[in-house]
Amino acid sequence: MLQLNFIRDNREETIQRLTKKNVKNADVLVDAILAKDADRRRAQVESDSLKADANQIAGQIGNLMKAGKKDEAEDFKNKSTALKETIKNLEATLAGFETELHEMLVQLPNLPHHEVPPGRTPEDNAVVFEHGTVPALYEGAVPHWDLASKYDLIDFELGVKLTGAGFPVYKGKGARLQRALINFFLDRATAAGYLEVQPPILVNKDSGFGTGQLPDKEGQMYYVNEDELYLIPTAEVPITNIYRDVILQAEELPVKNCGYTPCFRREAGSYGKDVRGLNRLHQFDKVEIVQVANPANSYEVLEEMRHFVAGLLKDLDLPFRTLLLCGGDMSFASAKTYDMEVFSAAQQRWLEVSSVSNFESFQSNRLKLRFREGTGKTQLAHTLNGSALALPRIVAALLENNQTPEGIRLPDVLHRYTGFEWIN
RNA sequence: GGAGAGGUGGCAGAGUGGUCGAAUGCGCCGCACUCGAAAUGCGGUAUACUCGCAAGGGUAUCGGGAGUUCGAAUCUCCCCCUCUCCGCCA
Repeated sequence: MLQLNFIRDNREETIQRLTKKNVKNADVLVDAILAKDADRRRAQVESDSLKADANQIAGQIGNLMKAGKKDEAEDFKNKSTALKETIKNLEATLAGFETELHEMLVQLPNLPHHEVPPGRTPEDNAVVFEHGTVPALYEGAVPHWDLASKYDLIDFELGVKLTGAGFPVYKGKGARLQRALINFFLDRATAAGYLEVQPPILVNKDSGFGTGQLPDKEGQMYYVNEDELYLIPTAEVPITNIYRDVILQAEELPVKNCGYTPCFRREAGSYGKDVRGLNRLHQFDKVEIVQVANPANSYEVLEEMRHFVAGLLKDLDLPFRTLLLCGGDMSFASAKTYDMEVFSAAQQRWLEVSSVSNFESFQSNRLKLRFREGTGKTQLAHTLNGSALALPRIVAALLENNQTPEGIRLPDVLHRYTGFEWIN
């Protein structure tokens, strides 16, 4: 959620930057918010001053009662009763303004950082880094879904029987590889100074709102009606919400947390070749890194996180590229996002495996996540997160890129985690 | 799931209808005393919105929400959470 003060003081800039993020009629939206804000403040000033009167009268009644002057108190009571009616109406109006203002404000996406390139589609994203070479596969090379069944690593049909499409069953070396990757990612994150946490994978509405999934992504999350809980689409939600309604000391920043969780996404509306095999699942595993940073250096933190993720991909010997997302392709809450894509040799396409973002104060404004320097005034912290990494497409690329006629050879860093070098 | 007790400021803890945003203690910050420290004394020490150039005002908040009342931390209702006992259970 954008800060109202900022919009108030920077109307032109807000409109211009929203437009860069592909918001249509940004000027109309912003002006409607400013008008509603003015309404709200007018109503509040009026309401506050009437309440002050009412409080004063109530105090006088108290004094008169104590002094035994019951008759005089009666007069004041009548006065107060009349005032109360006015206040009640005014408060209803004020509450209406506040609700409307909040609803409008919550619809606005975050403003893009000035380095974010303009554009509306993935074609407009800027490639800022490339690493590795695409392996030349042998004649009989096949996509990962064929390898998965050839070596009995993943059973997609069995998942359909148990749950439905998009819920695969990992078996044998396939299951072991999952566990190996999770441990490898967590060990690396811990070594980089992230505190490992194991959060709940169901969250309440407040948490969903805090990180921006609600109301924006309402229909994309699984919902447990009986208990009014959401299955998390990413560990970002519970981990970041640890710091909801928290005031940190500046010395505590940056806070670095990491965690493994399964992630659940309804992916309503997805179709076609994108969803084949491991490319898009309803349930998948991911290790997430989260930082709460001082606004003064949050962009250095973003670079640090991006390089950390790149290091993982290098260690896995996967060819990848880093994209700086354009305004139109960025997520709702982000100010600047790097996507990491690995090249899947058998599918001949890039697969997104990580997204690293700085949300600036967009989430912390909703979360009421603040920090204080010394005894000074509180200010909103910046939040950042990144996948480090999401498993399915990593597995897809590992299987496809490393396939040989003799089997699949796993990268060296994984051997101590898997206990085997070859899948054959 | 059932029964009971409870949820007050950074912490502990008082407050059961009226100048209570809230005693007191601890902690923390500042000042004084001191060569320095301790001890002591004095002052300060929540968050948000809002008015104001500022100084300084106003409003709201005692787990959350709704209500009764001229007036609610205090009374009523609903919800959440914690503890104790019973039941059930991976």
